[in-house]
Amino acid sequence: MESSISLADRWEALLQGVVDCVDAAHLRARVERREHLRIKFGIDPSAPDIHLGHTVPMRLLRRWQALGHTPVLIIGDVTAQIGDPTGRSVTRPQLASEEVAANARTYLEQLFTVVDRDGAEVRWQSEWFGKLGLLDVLRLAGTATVAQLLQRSDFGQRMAEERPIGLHELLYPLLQGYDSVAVAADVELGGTDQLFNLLRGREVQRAYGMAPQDVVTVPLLVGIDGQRKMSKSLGNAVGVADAPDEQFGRLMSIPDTQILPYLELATPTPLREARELAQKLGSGIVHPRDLKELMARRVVAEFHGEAAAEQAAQEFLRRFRLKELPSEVPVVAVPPGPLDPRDLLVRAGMASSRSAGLRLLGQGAVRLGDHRLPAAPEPVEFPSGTILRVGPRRVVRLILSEAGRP
RNA sequence: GGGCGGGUACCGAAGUGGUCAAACGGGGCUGACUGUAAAUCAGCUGGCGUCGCCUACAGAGGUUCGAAUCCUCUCCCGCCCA
Repeated sequence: MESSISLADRWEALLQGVVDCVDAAHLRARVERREHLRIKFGIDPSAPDIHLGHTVPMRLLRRWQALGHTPVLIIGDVTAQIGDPTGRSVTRPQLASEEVAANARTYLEQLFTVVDRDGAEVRWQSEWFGKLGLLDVLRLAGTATVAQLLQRSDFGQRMAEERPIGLHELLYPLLQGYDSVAVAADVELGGTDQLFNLLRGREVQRAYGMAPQDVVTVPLLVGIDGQRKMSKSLGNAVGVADAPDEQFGRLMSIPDTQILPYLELATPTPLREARELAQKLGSGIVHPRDLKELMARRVVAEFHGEAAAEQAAQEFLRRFRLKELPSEVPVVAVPPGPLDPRDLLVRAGMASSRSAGLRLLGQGAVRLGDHRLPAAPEPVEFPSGTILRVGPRRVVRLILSEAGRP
């Protein structure tokens, strides 16, 4: 397939957006020989959902797949229980295996939103790790020295700060490397932060008498805070399974400096178009807000379809630019009769306590119907169906009902 | 086994007898502004019957008019030496 594409184009397509490639000359030679390559991509189901950051290497994998190579998806059901120490200053909590299994199921579904299911090979680490005995593990451990493993900057830093390093964490790169042996990987993809682990895979393969894989890294997507690497636990992630409105809103909140990186890394936008848009943005022909919206639409469209993306965009426009009511307002039942606004806020789920409610009132955050409630709490009465708003985002429709009585 | 350093609010981290519901930073929330749920600026960020009371600084006791701060024991964590 794709035989009409020239070798040079082929090579360019394979390496578009790639940061590092080891050994590039070796890999190129293989591509030119039209070899079918097994492209390994591993993912640890350590959280329930995949986020946009994961999709960056997945998208590259998709392109390789389109050129006839075989994606080998590794579900890190074993290493997820250890926790990848990459970029971590503290040991990660180890997860229970049931938790990991549950996560793995959703992961696979979500992986296939980007990677084509047909022709992809899915492998679970437990297939091979389940069979290893202690002696096998020790043999694997013997393929590296402590000094080599401590080379990693994360570990060096932790040592310097006298912070703990778990023995199992030290083993992590070796386990990941062993995956490459188990699936006979020709190439492994990962984010730039994975370079150490990926390179270690080469050494592990060598130790097991196998030709070392080539390694390809892609840029990391910065989180929506524009600062740190995207991560669910940092709360700066956009989940691929998040609702369209949620995705759109989160994407619209990224700093302007991240618009182009998101467009290039997190959407299927072709490189040429991305370059054009970058130029238009630079010269002021395109407004940053509009470009951000385009980016957000494309992301949402990929996971939920065009219609959902359009709707999410409309919804966003309506709520935050025109400051109108959202199309669907959740309903809360409250008892009829005069009500202390603090209790009202608590019942409506807008405040966690009366004190918190009082603070909101003091901040002028509470609007009932079209009145802003005063800072001093006075009992309020209102007809059924009245809208209660707190701040710019939270809205609820109040329905009077005896059922609302506690 | 020995030595040292620790366990403070959602997180990080100050505070070593009263003025501590606890500095500061992050996060979150709110207000202003805005193309934006961005940036910036400002405020808020334990609970309740709110000029007061209650709960809280690993746990349990104790000293004191008064303790996050001092003493005793316990639990947990880190580093170093063996």
